[in-house]
Amino acid sequence: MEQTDTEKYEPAAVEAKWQAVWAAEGAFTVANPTPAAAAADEGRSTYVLEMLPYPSGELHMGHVFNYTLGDVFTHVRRRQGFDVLRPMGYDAFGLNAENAAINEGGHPREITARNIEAIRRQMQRMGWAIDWSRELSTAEPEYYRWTQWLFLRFFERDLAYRREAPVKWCPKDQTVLANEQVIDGRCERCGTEVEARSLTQWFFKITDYADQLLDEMETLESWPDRVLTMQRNWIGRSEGARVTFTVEGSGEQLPVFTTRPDTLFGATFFVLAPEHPLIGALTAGSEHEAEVADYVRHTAARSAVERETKEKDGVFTGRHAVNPVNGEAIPIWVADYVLMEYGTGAIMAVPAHDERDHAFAERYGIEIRQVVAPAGGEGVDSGAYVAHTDNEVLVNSGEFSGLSAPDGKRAIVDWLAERGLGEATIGYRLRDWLLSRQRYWGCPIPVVHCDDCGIVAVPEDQLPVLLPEIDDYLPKGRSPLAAAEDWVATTCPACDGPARRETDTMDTFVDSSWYFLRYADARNDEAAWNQQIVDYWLPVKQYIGGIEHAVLHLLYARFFTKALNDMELLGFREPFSRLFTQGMIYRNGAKMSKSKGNVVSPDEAVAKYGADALRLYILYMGPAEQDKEWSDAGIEGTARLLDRVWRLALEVAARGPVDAPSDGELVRASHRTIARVSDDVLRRFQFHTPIAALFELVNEIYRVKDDPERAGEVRFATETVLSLVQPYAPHVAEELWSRLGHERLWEAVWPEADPALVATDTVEVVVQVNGKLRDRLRVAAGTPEETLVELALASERVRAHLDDGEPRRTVVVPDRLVNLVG
RNA sequence: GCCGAAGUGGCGGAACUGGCAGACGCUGCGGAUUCAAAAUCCGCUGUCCGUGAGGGCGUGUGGGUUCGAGUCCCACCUUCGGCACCA
Repeated sequence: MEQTDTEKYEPAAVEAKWQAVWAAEGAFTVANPTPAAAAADEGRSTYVLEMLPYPSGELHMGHVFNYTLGDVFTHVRRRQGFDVLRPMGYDAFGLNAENAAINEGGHPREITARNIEAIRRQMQRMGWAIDWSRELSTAEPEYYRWTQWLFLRFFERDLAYRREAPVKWCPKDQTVLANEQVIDGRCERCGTEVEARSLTQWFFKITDYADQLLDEMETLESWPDRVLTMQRNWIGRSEGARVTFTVEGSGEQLPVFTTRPDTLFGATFFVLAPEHPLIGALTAGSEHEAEVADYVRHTAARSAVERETKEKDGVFTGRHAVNPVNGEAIPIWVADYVLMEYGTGAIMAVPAHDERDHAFAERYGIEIRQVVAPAGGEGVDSGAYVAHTDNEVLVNSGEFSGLSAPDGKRAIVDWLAERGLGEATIGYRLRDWLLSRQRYWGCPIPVVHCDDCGIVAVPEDQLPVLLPEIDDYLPKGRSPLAAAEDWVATTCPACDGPARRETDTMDTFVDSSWYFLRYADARNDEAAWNQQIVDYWLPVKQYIGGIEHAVLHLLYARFFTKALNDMELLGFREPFSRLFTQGMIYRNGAKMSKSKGNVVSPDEAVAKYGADALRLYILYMGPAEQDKEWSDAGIEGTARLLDRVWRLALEVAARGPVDAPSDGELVRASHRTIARVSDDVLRRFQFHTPIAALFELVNEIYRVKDDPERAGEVRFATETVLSLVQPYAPHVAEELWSRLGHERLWEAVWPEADPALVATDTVEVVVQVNGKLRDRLRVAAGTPEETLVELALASERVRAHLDDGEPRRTVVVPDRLVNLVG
């Protein structure tokens, strides 16, 4: 290269210049279709979405990764001619802002607004191709008005309801949590061990959709298996039977759920959960009453973790339950290894075939009776625990003895069903979604409580129910809204009598369960959305976000979409056709966090290397779905690449225009790179290998760029580099594109590889002897097999390894390899 | 315990359909340029033996299938993630 002073690459200036151009033009804004276009829907629309950020503090590298990934995909799709909807917003309600307000003073609204402003500035500084005209914040009345409207749609169909139930309570955050927000017995947000409480709370009836949430997974185009597995585990469907036992003496019915009705003859005791409502009545006035009550009290005081880890214990109630299949009366115990929330809160205990029941029976000396045995195997070993195997028959089971376990299951259930004593049924692990929270910074639940009319929905024309101004956000175990007496006291919309507003707010996951719908019609102030428009854009064609939402947001959003489809508000049943879950960014082996002091701020990296180099590096680090380790040295590699491209393009520009030749080594290398980049991004959804391909092409250009005979090829290859790097590094690509005399690369058609030029005319064929590499041949592509074998046999090196004479066998893969087997 | 994913140089990783293991980047080493340095450019960089040409070994471990295995099969080890008194 000439040693003249070439203009230095200054990322900050280049990036500011093009960001201003794109902002002024609204370059990435897409219009909604006219009704006619929406009806025709010609498939030119596509929706690329990343999970919206929670505006606590600033963006971190995880965000940079997530949104850059979506950005590359967006650019490529746009340049392929698609109308790409790529919006952005903020999940603005929630405890972070509220806790910050408590700790630092100020209003959560102001803190949130400040954070949103900082994040928006960072996003614009990264140069992401976002349609800013659809920006939304879930904490704005223009948005939460419709969250409330949707809540009322669920309420009027009994999909939102209030009841008293055992719930998980976080003593630190002073609020209840959904089951999905409890991880290993701890609060998902703050890590505090949760407590059990019995409270009246609002729930969404997500359990009504358990089967659909499972079955309709089939209709998804592409979701990671692990996410589907996690959802399947979470829903926890298991087939079994409901069997009715009766209390001896009183005849009261005690239904149980079991997945092993074939073991019914082996039930030797019966267990109630300590929370079971019948316990009081069963023991009242008996000598066991005090002991049982004492046990129940102790259980209530135990933490969930303690309850799970201690040895199994329980107390006898003094009463017996009658087994419907054999009329046998078995003792009823109370034990905390039985959970009130699952099944019926009562179990038939079969110690020979259930490990937990076995442990319990051993401890209390209860009979252990084997009722299934391996077919044709050993006899009956009284007292042992017999694990389930594939090929079993019933024993000691009256008329059912001798049947295989599956047949026995069916026969016993049929026998029970005929007599009204039981039926086949299905159990789920999934519980209803607890949506109410005893905190300030959330969406108010739009109902009032009236002494005469009960719970009454706030009429639509009175929405939104605005969050009142209060002075004290401190959580007190009840909603801080309750202190706003002027706001709480209202009139009943039904009878005009005095009424009180609901003071709980909604879980922020309610806000994020429909934001992707609102983006499609974000400025509609007459409805949550126009269905025709939403149906035009959705379902989301490519959704990108973290795996941590596998059973939270991703399950809730699916539930909302199905329920809204049943309400005929949407024309589809799954919100996200394709899902990609990206890995997390680590540094020094740990997740970046302020407390560990290992945070690299995107702002620092941008200031030092520019947004383009950061965008390239964050995607070059490794496979997008894997966790990755940040390296300061690594980003210098991509910064260097851009610097090389910069100097190359300026040099090419200085030489003036030259026509591209129709063929040549660099032309072919360019076409191969086009093919690789397109295939990786579009078919494989792989973003790091295209960058390696670009490195290779740039290296190749550098090797020959000073050859005057190759000027045309060099120019073509350089322009190809700019075109292909544009989705990754849009600013510098755009600048150099204009220096080369072109315009508007962000709108240029995505290049297509010419298959004729992708193929090479000469190939290297590997020669192996007994599978070991011994020589390489450079031959014309398509050289016939016999010729290849002849050439291979002519090789000195090959002959040296073919001990003597001819190979016994030859294997030829045309254009690739010859293997001579001696 | 159950379910799932992953183990490749000093490091991040590539190898898509069973066919050249280690592309590309980082690090390190050497050279050019420079008064000198930075930057830049060129080269080398799995490991062992060998002055060299060359050869042996090598994708968590052990076996298997195959002309040929990082890739397929069986068993095991390790790490990570999810679920877990769910009857």
